[in-house]
Amino acid sequence: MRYTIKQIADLAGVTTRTLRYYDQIGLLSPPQTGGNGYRYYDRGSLLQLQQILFFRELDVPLKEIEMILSRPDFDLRQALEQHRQALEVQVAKLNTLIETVDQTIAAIEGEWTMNDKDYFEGFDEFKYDEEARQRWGDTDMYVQSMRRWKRLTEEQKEAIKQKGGEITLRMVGTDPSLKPDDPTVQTEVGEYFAYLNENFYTCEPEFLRNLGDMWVEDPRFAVNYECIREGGAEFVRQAVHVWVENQAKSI
Amino acid sequence: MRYTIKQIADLAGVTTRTLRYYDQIGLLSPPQTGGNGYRYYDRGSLLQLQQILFFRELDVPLKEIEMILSRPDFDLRQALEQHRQALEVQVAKLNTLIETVDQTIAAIEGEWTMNDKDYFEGFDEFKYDEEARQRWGDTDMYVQSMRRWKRLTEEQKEAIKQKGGEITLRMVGTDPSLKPDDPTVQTEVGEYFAYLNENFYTCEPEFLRNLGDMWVEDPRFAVNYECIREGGAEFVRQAVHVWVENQAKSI
DNA sequence: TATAAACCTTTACGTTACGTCAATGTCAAG
DNA sequence: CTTGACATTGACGTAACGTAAAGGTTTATA
Repeated sequence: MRYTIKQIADLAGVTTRTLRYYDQIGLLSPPQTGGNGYRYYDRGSLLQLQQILFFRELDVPLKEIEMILSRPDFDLRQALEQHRQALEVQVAKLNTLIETVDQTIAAIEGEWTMNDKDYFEGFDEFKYDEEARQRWGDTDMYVQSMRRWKRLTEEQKEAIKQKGGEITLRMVGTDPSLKPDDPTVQTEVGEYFAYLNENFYTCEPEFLRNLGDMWVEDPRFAVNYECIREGGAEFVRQAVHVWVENQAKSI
Repeated sequence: MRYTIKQIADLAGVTTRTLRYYDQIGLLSPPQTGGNGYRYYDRGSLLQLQQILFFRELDVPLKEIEMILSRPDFDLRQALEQHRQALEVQVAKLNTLIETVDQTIAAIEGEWTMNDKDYFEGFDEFKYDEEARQRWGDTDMYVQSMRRWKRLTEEQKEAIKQKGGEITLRMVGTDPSLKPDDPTVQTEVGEYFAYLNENFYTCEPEFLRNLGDMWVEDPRFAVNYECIREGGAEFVRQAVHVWVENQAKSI
């Protein structure tokens, strides 16, 4: 039985372009071609193609598929396990990313309390119903942070916000001659880290660096520090970087 | 302070090519250029660039980053949560892939027992130590399957293999006039599914379809069925597909 | 001050796995 | 014989740069 390119394509669920491309790169050439230049495939081609598509489904690049299938001593199971590991690495990376995003979201909320005083005004009426959870997301850290915040009285909230502002003020400093690695500044960074952990969420020192970067990168945070002193955001970032470095060393 | 392209690149940890590219696509243009054509950046450029890199780190495509940063009403938190969801979808996809790979690996082992009688010969001396686990992978399904298999006596193993062979034989059939959707054949497919679940691993009917496809796609499995009858592999695949369809309908 | 090292510029091709025309040739059916 | 479905090759486009190539500019040093 002889199949045209379209028949094979339809049987396998790919386009004819794909088949021509596979022919072009030598991954799957038709066993015979007519004098008219037509590609004629057979059932063996279909099996080969399905084999190719099986690996393609697993995100194996075509070059590797060619390597795999051209080697007669090819070990399918080993290849699969290798690929499985690659997939796990990807998952790990993505999970790290998700965590970063979560922490960033939480950090945004935390920081905004210092700037946007009205931010939590409607919070007391806030119900943890389905719609709300959908709207606010249900990341553990964030929910935890919000629950804790909600239990506080207005005075407590005000006190915390003020405390954050004070530390920030001392951290950025009023003396322009201070360098980011000055012990005075470094102490305040540590204070601020403790403040975050006490009042909002527990996080690793490493995360403080991301936070510091974000304060500089996002103008809405940067303005907090720029108000205190010109170049304040960049100053905080450098101070935070130094602090995180020292934390890492001291472990 | 005026920065050259290299200075900015080094400060941000990117190449100059990246900066020229960002200039080219209009994502980040230098605030001024000298008469010599040199690009001169400033500290604001650095902040913008870091903002861009922040999103790039999260795998947001540059076009979206441009959209995001150009809109003044841009909601960072909402964007992050949206992106978080996209990441979760990716993770889910990858996990499905991993599961498929695991099941495929397990299926290969299961099938090979019928063909390669010596495959499990060295298995009794097999120790579940660190090296072994690394070599064989530690997928739940596979380990579980192996543990169960290991507990069996030689006679039991032989009996199971033989039983698999018998069902397969009946499934492929000796009467060439039978169609894949013949009730006789369908009953045998059901038997084989039960056989798999009893003796190797529990799996969904849907997975049987993948399995059937693989038997055809991989010559080393296909040969099992081709030995019984020419076109046997394709026959089994069609029979399995019909069976899975019917299972899906009957739910 | 001459010269070399380092840095800058634009131009342009290569990467993956095809999608999408465009222009044209071939086959089967009515 | 026409029409429509299908075939061919060729070529450009995609995302985000890497990597030369060919040449101009700045800076440091001898």
